[in-house]
Amino acid sequence: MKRQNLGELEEIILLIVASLYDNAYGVLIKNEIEQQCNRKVTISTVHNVLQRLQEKGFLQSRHSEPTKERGGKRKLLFTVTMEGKQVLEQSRSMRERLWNNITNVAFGQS
Amino acid sequence: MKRQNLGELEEIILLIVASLYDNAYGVLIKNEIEQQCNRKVTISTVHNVLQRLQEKGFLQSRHSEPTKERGGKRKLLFTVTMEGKQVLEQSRSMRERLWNNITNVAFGQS
DNA sequence: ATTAAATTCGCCTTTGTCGAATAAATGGTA
DNA sequence: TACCATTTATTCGACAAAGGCGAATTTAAT
Repeated sequence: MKRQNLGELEEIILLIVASLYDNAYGVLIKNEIEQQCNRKVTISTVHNVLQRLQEKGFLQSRHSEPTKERGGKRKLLFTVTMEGKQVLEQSRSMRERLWNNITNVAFGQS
Repeated sequence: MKRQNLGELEEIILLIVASLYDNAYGVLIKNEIEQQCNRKVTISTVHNVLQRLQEKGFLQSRHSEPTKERGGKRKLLFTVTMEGKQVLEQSRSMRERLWNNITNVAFGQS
């Protein structure tokens, strides 16, 4: 199997990177997921997905200049590519189409 | 890990079951996926996901009466449960929220 | 050298995927 | 009426991709 589908978490992270404009890096993304989606993830999970998204061509990355805070490694900053933007929009319009096919009575009980 | 998240394909199938009202069964669902989502899946993939969704409590199923067509096994008909409906709506509103955080400039090039 | 901030590594579970096997209903036929 | 071939559908077994975590590593500031 080739890497092909946009996974559930992949989509969320892609959307969050897009929303963070120029500051999308691991820790910040993790925090956003937890706040926006009410869902716990570890930092290594986030990085794992970021890397996969980059391999799929939906993200690019660059290193930041060292900040003047305490210390530590330079940040890896991510940006959504055009392909990434496209796949997000496709995914969005597909779901919209599916929702439009649903009438209220289509849900059962229990 | 417990089964908890709604996977990408799981969500699609849940939406399609909801849209098929009283006729949601394997083969029909497979056809809908291919037409609505422009995506190939085999019938066993569909059944696998249907079963998982049932284990998660998002679908219920019942057997149909034998039809008067040629022959063959009775259909397993699926319906979305209240829990299924809820998880779909949650997922939808979460994505809407994430999209609202994005401004057009948030996308890079390439 | 120590500490802080961040990313990478190795490993495991869940979700996605398929081909092949199995099951059940119908129609024909001996 | 008992069986068999055919049709329609679901189940099984195996593996790849995506989701997930804890621990190790890297790099920069003090």
